[in-house]
Amino acid sequence: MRATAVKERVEHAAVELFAARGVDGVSIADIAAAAEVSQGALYRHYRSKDELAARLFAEAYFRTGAELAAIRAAEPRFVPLIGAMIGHFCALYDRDPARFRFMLIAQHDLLPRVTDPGPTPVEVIEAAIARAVAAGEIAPVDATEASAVILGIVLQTALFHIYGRLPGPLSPRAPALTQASLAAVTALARERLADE
Amino acid sequence: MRATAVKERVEHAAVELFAARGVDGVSIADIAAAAEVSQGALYRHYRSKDELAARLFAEAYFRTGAELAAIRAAEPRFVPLIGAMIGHFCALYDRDPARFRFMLIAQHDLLPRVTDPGPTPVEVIEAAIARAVAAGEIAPVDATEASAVILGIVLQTALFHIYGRLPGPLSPRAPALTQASLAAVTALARERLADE
Amino acid sequence: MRATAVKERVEHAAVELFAARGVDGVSIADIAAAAEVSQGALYRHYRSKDELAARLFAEAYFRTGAELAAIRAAEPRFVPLIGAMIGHFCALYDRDPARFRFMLIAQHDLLPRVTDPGPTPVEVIEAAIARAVAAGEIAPVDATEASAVILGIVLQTALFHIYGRLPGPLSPRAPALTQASLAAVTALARERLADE
Amino acid sequence: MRATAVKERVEHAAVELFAARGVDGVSIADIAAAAEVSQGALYRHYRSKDELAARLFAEAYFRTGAELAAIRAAEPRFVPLIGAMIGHFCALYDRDPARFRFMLIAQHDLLPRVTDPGPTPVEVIEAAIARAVAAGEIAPVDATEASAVILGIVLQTALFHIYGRLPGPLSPRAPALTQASLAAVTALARERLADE
DNA sequence: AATGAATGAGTGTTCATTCAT
DNA sequence: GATGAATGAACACTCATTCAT
Repeated sequence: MRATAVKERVEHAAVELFAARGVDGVSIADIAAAAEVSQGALYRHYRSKDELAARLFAEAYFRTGAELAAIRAAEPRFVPLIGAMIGHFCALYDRDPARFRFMLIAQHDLLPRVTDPGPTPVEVIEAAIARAVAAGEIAPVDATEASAVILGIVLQTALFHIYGRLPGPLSPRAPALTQASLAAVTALARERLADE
Repeated sequence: MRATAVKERVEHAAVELFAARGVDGVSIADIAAAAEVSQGALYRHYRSKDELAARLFAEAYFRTGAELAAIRAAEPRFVPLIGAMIGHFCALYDRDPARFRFMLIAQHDLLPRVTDPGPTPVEVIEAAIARAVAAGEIAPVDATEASAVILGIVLQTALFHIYGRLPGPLSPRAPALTQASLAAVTALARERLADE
Repeated sequence: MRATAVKERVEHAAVELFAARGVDGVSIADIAAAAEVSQGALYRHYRSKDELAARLFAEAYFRTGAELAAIRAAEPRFVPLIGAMIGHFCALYDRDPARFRFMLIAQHDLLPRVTDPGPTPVEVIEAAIARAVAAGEIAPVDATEASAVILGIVLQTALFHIYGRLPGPLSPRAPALTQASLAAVTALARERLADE
Repeated sequence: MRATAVKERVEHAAVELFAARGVDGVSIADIAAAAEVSQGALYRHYRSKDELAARLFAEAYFRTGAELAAIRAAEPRFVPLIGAMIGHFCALYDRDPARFRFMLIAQHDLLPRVTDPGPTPVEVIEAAIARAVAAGEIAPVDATEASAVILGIVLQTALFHIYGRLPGPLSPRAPALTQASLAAVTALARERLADE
């Protein structure tokens, strides 16, 4: 079996299983069986189970960061940029819910252990907000605070989907989530002015 | 050693450890050592590690649900109610960040396995929104969608604190989070009207 | 609670449980619960679980030996003696099947660990046969061989009852078992002569 | 180490240890050490200690049943059939006393938990007696009663050997045990007639 | 004398990792 | 390079025994 075939099968199986049962709930034997690969073959591609999980997480996480960075490079205006980013999150979720769920539940364990080959989704959003403030496009807000608010709106909605509280695909909800995010950021700015 | 002393010590140690390393990342030996109690003594109070984790989670989660329900019972108007709830979340976080983090990271595993002795935080918020809509206090929104948005704003901000992205206590941020939440919900309603 | 009451309750409960699940299948907690006695109280009467089991076994075993010895003392003639002994076994079984089963299944573990305060059932039967041979009452047989045959006939029949293969009480079967035993011993003697 | 080597070593060690100390008296660590195999390797071949014990018991027990069935198929006449069966038991005992003792002491625990892939020794003997009665070869007896008597004579003699009460190999005693068994069965029949 | 909570050694079992084939 | 059996260090859990009250 070709090496790429092994890696592909393993990664697909591992993401599905990790998303469904958590990293600790899945054994190497489970992954090997689901990928129809021997346990030993796994260790030719990954030094350990930890490395497998960390690499899958980092790949998904930083790929998302890179995609958001590309969107940002293509769209200088803040409002359509946020819309495009949120639309991208929703499309990601609809296309591969397992990968999305894996990112959401694995971040607590894996985020601190991953080295940085590029901007994270959080950093891209934060930078976009900071630039919009600097450019006078939006009223002054703390970029970190604002990115927490936007991410929270999008990710908690995704979690509600995962838990079956919200039906249907996520993409049709993207415009509403965008409006909510923009309004929330504006409110943060208003509150900040009131404080001063 | 008195029984209450054992339970107290174990619960405190377990919440700290679970919050720091996840339920699966903590062994019974770890908990017993941190609580300065023998491993066997644990089993006089909890039938299994799973039951320990589930009981701690359920206690924290449904206590929070009950507290939010009490707040709702005391405050009929929607805007101050949301403010009080968000203020409560922030105070909880500031008072016991480990317990808060434990709830956030353990919910994926434990929420499906816990039986319901009362309303969950999600249900209380959802019901409050539904009533505000029914009473004409706020423009019509999907209560589930709106509760996802509010919870997302609050919980992601808490996560940013946990990961060190935001400094200081959370409580001073409560007014801003409240304004952001109300604005976001209003935007959801506006978007809904536009759709029709 | 009086000491004798504790001992009585514990011994009764222990024999029942040991008979049903084996010595290793029963915990001190099980016995204490069934006897409605605290675990600690048990240790005032028995130094260990092993000692409890060994003492219960020895008591039942040597009491049976003593009863058989009494029967033997009262009945000098061999044929009615064997009949009385087998009748006694059957009556014991019918009166207290748990005690009988306990003796049968515990002997493998406990017999080697018990010191001798009197004749065992095996020894009494063996001695009765030896005397009958010496007195010319029956043809010469090896007393050990013959006692194995008699005990086997009686005890395997009891085991078949325990396993549900034979119905009803054992006592009505005593005459048949007696005839079978006598015939078997006679056959042993005949075979022995043929060998010489 | 080859898989067959592991299974062979484990089974041999386990039977020896179970025979000597009972299933509950032997730990997985004991077996692994005696077999010079790691504890984990055991679990590739047996799902649990229980399954190991049950499989070893079932194998020995039903193999004996099958061997007795083969003897019965080869010998239609009752008297030589019983002789051959008892000879077979004695030969089994002499060849592998540990396996024999294991069967005797483990049956109380394991017999009820084993599914039936063939006739048990008890069933074969019982059927042989029933056929002999039906064919008029022997006087009418209850086949179950009679099989208890025959088995008791043989197995109790084996137990006396195990406990050191009878010396030497068992096989030379087979003719005497056969005569005793036949005489005992005949006596049962006689007693039965007398009852009617 | 009695209680029952605490102890801690020991149990069966799992599983990431290694390695002979 | 691939395999899958073997390893051995955990792990959750049990239970005979002790001991403060």
